Amino acid sequence: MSLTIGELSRKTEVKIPTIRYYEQIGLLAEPVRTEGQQRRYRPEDVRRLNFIRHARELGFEVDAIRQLLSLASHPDRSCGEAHEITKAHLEDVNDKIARLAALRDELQNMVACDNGKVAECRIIEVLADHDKCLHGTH
Amino acid sequence: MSLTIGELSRKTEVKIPTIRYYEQIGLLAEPVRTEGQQRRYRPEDVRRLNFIRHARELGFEVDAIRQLLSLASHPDRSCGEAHEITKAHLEDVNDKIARLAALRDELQNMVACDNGKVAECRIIEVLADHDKCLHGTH
DNA sequence: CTACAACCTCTAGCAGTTAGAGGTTCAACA
DNA sequence: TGTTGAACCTCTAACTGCTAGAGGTTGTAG
Repeated sequence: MSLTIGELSRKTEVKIPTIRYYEQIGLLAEPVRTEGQQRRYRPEDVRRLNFIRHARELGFEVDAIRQLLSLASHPDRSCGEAHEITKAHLEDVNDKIARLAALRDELQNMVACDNGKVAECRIIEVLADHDKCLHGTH
Repeated sequence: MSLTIGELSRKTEVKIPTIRYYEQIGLLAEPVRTEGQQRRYRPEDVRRLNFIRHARELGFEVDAIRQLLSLASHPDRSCGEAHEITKAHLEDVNDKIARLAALRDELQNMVACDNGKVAECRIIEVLADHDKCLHGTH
């Protein structure tokens, strides 16, 4: 009961070239092949690829995922390392949120321009002159 | 009173290779050159590059900036287009914030794991199985 | 007039994919 | 069993937005 790359792609919603790319960079193990060199995947490859896709969606970098994967395949090791990776990532995310919130305020402020001429347009003004920003932090 | 590329770089905090890159992709006009082919910039190039840098910091894509720049140089046109670009961008940012907030909750949930063995580790579990997520939205 | 920092071009690399071109294989149906 | 055609294969190159080096030239201060 093996899957073609197309079936794997449909099950995981990861595009085919991406699956081959993951294999190439060693995130996915090389699958068995048919006589004609076509890839055949086992059900557990679906799980592994889901793991990868999910981690990517959560913003983990490929390197972090590699570490997490190797941890996941050694269930008797301490998870302190995964903990560290995740904590670092959480800080990152909080940071990103703060910066985006500032940006949102900025853009809202800019959008307040009500379609006059460019000469009086807040958007152009703000972009041309940093000092017109609400926040000085970027 | 012209500036070298290094001086322009220092004034705008845009790295030298990036300035040359912007010239190459047509965001910055080709400056005049000395006999020996070195670039010499005018004060207005500082303004233009500041505009670009600022827009980039606000997360605008190069294509959007190109449009904004052409608008900025026609002060008697309506700014409706700039308005549209900015609004689309704002929606994007709001979207990202929402997804990151969900991600933050997820990670916080994961970090609650207190360093047992991998076999019982929430982090590995959550990544391996999407259904364990707090949110079903990603 | 010489030393040397700063410039030049060109190429290649990064992450993380994605999109072709040009050719082969698998499986269903007649 | 033969034939179609969708799906597969590899390889290369593009994408975004830079950044880094190699190897060579120019400008300017002392």
